[in-house]
Amino acid sequence: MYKNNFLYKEIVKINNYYIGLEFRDNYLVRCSIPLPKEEILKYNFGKINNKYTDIAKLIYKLYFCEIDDFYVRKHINHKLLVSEFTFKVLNSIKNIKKGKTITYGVLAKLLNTSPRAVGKALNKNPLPLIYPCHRVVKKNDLGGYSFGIKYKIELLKREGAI
DNA sequence: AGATTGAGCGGCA
DNA sequence: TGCCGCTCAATCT
Repeated sequence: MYKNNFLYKEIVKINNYYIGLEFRDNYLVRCSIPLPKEEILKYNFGKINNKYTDIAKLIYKLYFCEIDDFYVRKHINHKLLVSEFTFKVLNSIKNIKKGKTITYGVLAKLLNTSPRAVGKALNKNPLPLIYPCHRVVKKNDLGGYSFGIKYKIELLKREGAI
């Protein structure tokens, strides 16, 4: 059976921030947080094209805490192309509300796994912000963030969690 | 198929 | 504080 696997990648520029988008068959399957130009180039999102500005704008607003992730998950046609385990982890963090956090350890217990396995899954979250992995923190610290810890700190501050 | 590696954690000095 | 051992999915070799 032939599988029509359209791949489309682009970078959208909004107010000096650059947002990477990757689509497969019209589903958003990977994105970046809004980043400066030097940083977005590291993540292999292709070239600046500004085709899906509407979707990028939602991610932009999400980053600046103007809308919430529940709304965005409902309005962006997306798909999590990840392993079964990673899916389980990402699916469970949908319930963490803005302004709240959970630790890797507590989440691991809920899912009957280990904290490091949870961190590993979150590290490869293909849809950051939309699946709010920044709300999962280390017990006595903040833990890591794949785009850099400074972004996690910014986000949690803006959300009022720290 | 076995070894190593983490966005971690609890215990013990 | 600092180190050590445990953990387990993912990623090497």
